[in-house]
Amino acid sequence: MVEHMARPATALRGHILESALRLFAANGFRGTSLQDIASDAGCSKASLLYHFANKDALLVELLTPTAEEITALLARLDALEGPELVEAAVTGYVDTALRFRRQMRLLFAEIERASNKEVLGVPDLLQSLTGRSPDPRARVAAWMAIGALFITTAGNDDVPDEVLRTELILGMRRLLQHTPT
Amino acid sequence: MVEHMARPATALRGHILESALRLFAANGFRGTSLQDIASDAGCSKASLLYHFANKDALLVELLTPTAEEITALLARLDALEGPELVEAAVTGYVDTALRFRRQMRLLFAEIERASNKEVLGVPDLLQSLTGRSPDPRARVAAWMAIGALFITTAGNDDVPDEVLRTELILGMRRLLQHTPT
DNA sequence: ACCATAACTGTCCGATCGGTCAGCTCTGAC
DNA sequence: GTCAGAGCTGACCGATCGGACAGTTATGGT
Repeated sequence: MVEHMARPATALRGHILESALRLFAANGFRGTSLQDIASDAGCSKASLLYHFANKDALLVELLTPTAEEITALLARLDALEGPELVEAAVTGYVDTALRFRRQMRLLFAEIERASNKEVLGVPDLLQSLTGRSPDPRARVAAWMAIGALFITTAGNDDVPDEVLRTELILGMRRLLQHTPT
Repeated sequence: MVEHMARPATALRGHILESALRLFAANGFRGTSLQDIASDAGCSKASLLYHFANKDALLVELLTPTAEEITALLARLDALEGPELVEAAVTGYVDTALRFRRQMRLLFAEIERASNKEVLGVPDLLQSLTGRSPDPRARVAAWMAIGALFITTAGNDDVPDEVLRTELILGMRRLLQHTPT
């Protein structure tokens, strides 16, 4: 009697996920067909649809770990406030983004689809970066910080992660430091 | 004998362009079908293809003015150097982005297609924002500034342009000011 | 030896895509 | 009046999309 396994234990399944992530990140979700992924993974389209119910399920499985990490980050930030909140939000989000660079690129390209809102807790993230300030100028700065992080992690594959991390944190701090009115 | 007219003088043509820009900005180029545009503009798909050779021609005509303005900006920046170059690049690019907000949103969503490079002179723009510095950290900061500008202008429809402009320029300055090693 | 099931595939399907084309209507020049 | 051409359309086309399904092969438990 085998243990219950929610997922088939095939190497192919992992290859499909890897191919899908690379192609989605390179050409976008809409710009990648199931046939493209299957060919890249070296199997038939039917085989792909044996392992994954449909194209959306593939996307969901690729993004779930990232979403969970961001959810955990938001939960951690919930207990903080003031400058510590902003600092923790900056470092936490930078680290997460660097750990899931290709997923970031994919998310970033598909933001439009969900009308720019409600994607992976972006509203909560905005609040953290502003230190929960209602000032519209602080919100604009927080938006800038998010955009800076997204674009920078999506490209710049040549820059080492450590340099990127240092510069991103520095930049976002500079972006979010308030000049008193 | 009528004067030579390169473009048919129809109100419908303008409506199609307007519908296309709005739908492209909202759902992306790939995510918008010719039928969608035609329905929105209140005509048939065949009529749309009477005014525009194909879907790409529609995109080109929508982006040409923006591209021309950026080209002109880059030409202006070519004569400058040092802090004046960076300052002029910041204000110039912010103003252009604010003047073509929906086009920015469209461009921003389609960046992936051209593999993040060669889009509307982004390389030259990067050089301007770094003050033509080869320092990789300066390049990262410039990338952050571009991302901040793109995302902020693409969303934030509720924030007045003046507030957005002020905050964008301030933020980009803060991002690009070098802290000596 | 037998068989249930996991793993996989070839083939087909309806929908939708961008684009073509013959033909319709209307209007202004002569 | 008539006629050329601008403006516009319905019908159609091949390609490609995501997905369904029956069927084949391999494998491990009994």
